[in-house]
Amino acid sequence: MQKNIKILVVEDDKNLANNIASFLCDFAQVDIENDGLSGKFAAIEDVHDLIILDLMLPGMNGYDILKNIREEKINTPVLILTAKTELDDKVHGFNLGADDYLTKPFHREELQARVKALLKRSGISADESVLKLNNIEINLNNHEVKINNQLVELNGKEYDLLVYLLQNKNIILTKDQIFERIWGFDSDTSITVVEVYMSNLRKKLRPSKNDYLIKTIRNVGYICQDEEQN
Amino acid sequence: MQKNIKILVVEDDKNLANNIASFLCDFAQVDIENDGLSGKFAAIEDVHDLIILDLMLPGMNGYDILKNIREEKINTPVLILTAKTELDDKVHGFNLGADDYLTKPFHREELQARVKALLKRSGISADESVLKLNNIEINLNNHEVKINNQLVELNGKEYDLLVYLLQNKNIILTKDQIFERIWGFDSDTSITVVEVYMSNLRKKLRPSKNDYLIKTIRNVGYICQDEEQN
DNA sequence: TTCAAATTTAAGCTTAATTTAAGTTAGTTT
DNA sequence: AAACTAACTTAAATTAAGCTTAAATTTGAA
Repeated sequence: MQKNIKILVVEDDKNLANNIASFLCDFAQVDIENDGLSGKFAAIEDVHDLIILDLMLPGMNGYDILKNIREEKINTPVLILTAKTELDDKVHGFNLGADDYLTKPFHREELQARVKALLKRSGISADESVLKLNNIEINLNNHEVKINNQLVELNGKEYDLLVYLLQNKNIILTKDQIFERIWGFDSDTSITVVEVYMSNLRKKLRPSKNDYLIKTIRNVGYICQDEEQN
Repeated sequence: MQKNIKILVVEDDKNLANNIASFLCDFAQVDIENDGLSGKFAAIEDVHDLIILDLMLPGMNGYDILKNIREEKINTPVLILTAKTELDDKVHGFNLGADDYLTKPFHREELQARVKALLKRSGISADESVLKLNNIEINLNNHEVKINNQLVELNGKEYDLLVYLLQNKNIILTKDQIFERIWGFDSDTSITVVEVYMSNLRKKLRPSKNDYLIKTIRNVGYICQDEEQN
């Protein structure tokens, strides 16, 4: 199975970091950074589905990393994993935009469960491999896309794009984010491909009247929304 | 203030339930159920944005409630709040589809923070990302503007302007400040655009009788005020 | 190697946002 | 009340973002 899920672990204890990686690797690709600055850099430059963040780090502390990435409008779920057990630390972490907070020492199983819960809530699934929106269904295992139970043929990039949009439903994605995710931040193709692929994708969604689900927000980006949200 | 957020608390300790309600009520409407069966019933029959669920309950235990509501395809985020601190209980809870798990005794602030984090992740916002004034609501996540729950279409600069005004409600903003903020201090367009955009914005607010909210202060600037401030 | 499909580029088109300009209204000052 | 000024409104002109198409190029399977 292809791992569509990317998790960033920012943790200076290399043993622990490797440990975490080892028990998340069944269902996700794990990147590790061992100091604050490169952690922040990785979080901003690369697209991840989840970030596990230590607080006490050399270079830059976890709070500042979190603050920085939220200021950069990066919405990735963040789980703080730390030895700090004080209420104030927890509240501060959540206020800066964390999604969960787990204190060390912890059980492997609990971290795993919390990670999966966060991914699920963000529309990314570690277990079930079917993404749904309205009457669109994507099977992440066999890459089949069905609309009203009718198979729709998408090529590689069209598929990637639709998956990325659905994984971020109800959230605006900028052209740059989309480009970085699908083409890679170091790609030397022109960013206008994003428009071309949006157009192609919409054309294929049009016969089933689902093209409207991809909304353009001029000067900002694109968003895919649940029906009821309108 | 209108509360758009509804939280269901299923908890047999009536004191505790009322307590929880009292410190969530700043930003949400809280329903309380004191036994398992009516808890399950309320969860299925009524729409909530979040469910806080005790595990040990008369009538039906929390696990079964959770299992039931997920089988009914109800996707509402669930936070388990319980005295059970065992790892197995936590893992079981998450496996049944819980989104968070907090053990008693707990701090008011932590529950509050976790509730807000869950709401944020579900696209419902308890704070920052929804700006409100009177019956105007701006969702900063998807850039939707609603008046009396009715969608209003604003173009980019109109949106920026309204956001800036609401972010500074009850404060006078000078034309220069507005121009600098929306058009940029080095813009070479004429500052009279500010008046044009104020006019356009008011025109769009007029059908819902909200245009008066933007008040001109001659020779000084503009101000947006709360109803009761007048 | 060949061919088909996927990807990328380039160009023109469409739509909508933005800006300018000019006329109108309303408030201030004398 | 007249003259003056600030702010409002409207509509036309301009600009730009995004969409679409088709041709050119690349890739990869047979």
